[in-house]
Amino acid sequence: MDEGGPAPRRPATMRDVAEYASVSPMTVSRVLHDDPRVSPVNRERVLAAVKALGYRRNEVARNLRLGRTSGLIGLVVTNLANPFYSQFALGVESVAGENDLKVVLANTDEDAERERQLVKELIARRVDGMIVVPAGSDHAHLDPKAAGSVPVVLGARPPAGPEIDSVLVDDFGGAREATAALVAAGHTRVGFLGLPPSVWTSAERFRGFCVALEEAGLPLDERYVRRQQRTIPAAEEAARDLLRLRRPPTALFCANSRNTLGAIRATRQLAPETTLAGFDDFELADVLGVPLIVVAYDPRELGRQAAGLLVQRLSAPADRALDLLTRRIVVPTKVVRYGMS
Amino acid sequence: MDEGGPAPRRPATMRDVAEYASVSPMTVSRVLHDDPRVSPVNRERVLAAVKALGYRRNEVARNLRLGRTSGLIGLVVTNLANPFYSQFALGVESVAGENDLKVVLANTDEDAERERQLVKELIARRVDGMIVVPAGSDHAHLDPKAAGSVPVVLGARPPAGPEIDSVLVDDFGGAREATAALVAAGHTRVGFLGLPPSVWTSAERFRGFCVALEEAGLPLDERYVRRQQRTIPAAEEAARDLLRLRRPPTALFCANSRNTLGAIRATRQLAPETTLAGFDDFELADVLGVPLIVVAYDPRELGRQAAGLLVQRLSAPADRALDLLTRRIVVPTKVVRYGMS
DNA sequence: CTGTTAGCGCATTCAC
DNA sequence: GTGAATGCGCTAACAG
Repeated sequence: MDEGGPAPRRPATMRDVAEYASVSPMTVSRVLHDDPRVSPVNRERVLAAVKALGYRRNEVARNLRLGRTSGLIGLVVTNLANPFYSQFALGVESVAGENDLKVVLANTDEDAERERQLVKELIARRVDGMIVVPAGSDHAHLDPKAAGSVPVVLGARPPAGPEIDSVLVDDFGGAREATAALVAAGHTRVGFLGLPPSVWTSAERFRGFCVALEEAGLPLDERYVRRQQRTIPAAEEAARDLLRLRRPPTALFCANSRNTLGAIRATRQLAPETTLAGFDDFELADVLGVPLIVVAYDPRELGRQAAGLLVQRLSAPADRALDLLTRRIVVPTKVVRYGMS
Repeated sequence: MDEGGPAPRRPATMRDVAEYASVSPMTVSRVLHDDPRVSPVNRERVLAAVKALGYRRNEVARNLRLGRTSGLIGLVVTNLANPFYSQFALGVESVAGENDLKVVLANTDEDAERERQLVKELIARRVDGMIVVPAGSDHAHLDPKAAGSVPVVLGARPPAGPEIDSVLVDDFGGAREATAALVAAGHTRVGFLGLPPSVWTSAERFRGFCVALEEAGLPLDERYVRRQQRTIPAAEEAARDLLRLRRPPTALFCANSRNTLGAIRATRQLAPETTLAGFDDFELADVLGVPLIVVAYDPRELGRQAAGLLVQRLSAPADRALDLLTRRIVVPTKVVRYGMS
């Protein structure tokens, strides 16, 4: 293959190539730019030197000289282990790639302080922009207008305070529609399992749940509401609690997939006839053999849209990029029914 | 918060800060380094200027000057939508973070040509090292000894040719053990569903499958072998084929999760009494109510180990880093039984 | 304690 | 066609 270049310990520079080819660095630079004003002879020599030395242009230095930024965008997510975020990341990466941008990945583990730190580092590295799924509720450090001036797009959760572009799921609408489907099926005692109210998405879904009940003229029974489960075991336990009530709910709405999975485990044992509805679709939902209503959406599309917004801002005239109107895109949801043949 | 700095359109430079504070750039640099040899007065002035201008040190220029590399490592995976790779990425990210490295993410979509392109770009960006899940079988472009000289660690698939560090799963052992469990349960007609033989992991798993049969004195019936399914529907179709044979297999070994999921769908309809075993654990395996043997392992640990190897090489003396012995780490697997109470 | 000089690798002037 | 000079933003190594 490569005919055994001297395996340079310190990557070859343009000067190295120039010396090897007995030309000036400038000529090398021109060849690398396909500048036509280079004699064929020299072009050949340079190309040969490049190959011999295994030279690769240093994009970092190049960008510094050009005053361009890094060609990098930061992607800060809360939990890459969650399929939602990995699909989201995939969407971001694909659109970024199409626009000749690379993605620097960072995981906050839902730690707001870590997020601040990571954002600072990314800015110092001169990322051209950032896509952030914010962990906390204070978004001041994400304000593009503040010091740093880096375009930011928020994913899945809306900005609190500063005007920042965002791409959201129709949490409210999806929850409302799924709950309405439960009610339409005749259920009057519907339980709710969700994350703590401090998590915006879950709060919105709870709001959708409440509105759907209200629209059906059903009361909201707080004994049927559990909003503290962050893990599958916790969700299972909470679901058990509800099912053990003297008048248990006949249906459960679960505000995220972890709660849905916990509820599935609980109902399977305690009350298999309970109808389940949940936010987030998941693999195997159709095979479970349990009647299940699911609020589905495309997390990858969410990522694509977020990257799209960012790219738009990046391609705006540099001095006006931050003056564009703040935009908010809401990705639709779709209610899917499984196992109710 | 930030008291309305002038929102600089072009990020402030050290010189801007120096002028604002009426000192030399050098003094600014020192303050930013916590160099004690700066008068408290000047330190205050600089700090004030930094805040007023929203200055952030340009790490790119800094690294260029220091001759350091980027502090970035490249992570090239084949399919981030696959939970395996997202967990893998998470493991890489966590260890990288602990070592003050950031991760540049790239997805090849199993396209070897795209991989070559991405690897080139990453090298041009002067990543300090790369972790790659190779898509093709030609790994010449990944050889650290070739031009480029960037340390590389391969994940999940071993190097073909060049000597490259790698972190692998015990594909052979896991498949052999799971198959043996099937045989021990009395099955004599065991089918195999897998990816094409060109995929190394799947080939290894097939090898484990074959050896287990051989060790049990069972013949390998090629009519029970299907090795072309890359998607869940294709796997389901292949499983149906096997189950429709006049003497169908009584158990199936599935070489990856997509084949397992397809097989579950097929058996559920056609032959619920079929015993299933599969490589890769997955969520809800316990809830399916189907007897299931699973080969489990920790993809996050795989990522951690890969990053660990890379970090080791990066911290070796620069001129000797490439001379270390090539290492290969094999992460163990564990056979788990579900629904066979 | 502080400033000046020089240069990391590259590319845009502007000369020849 | 080609090359020399200059500077991107930053910081070691020297002066002062």
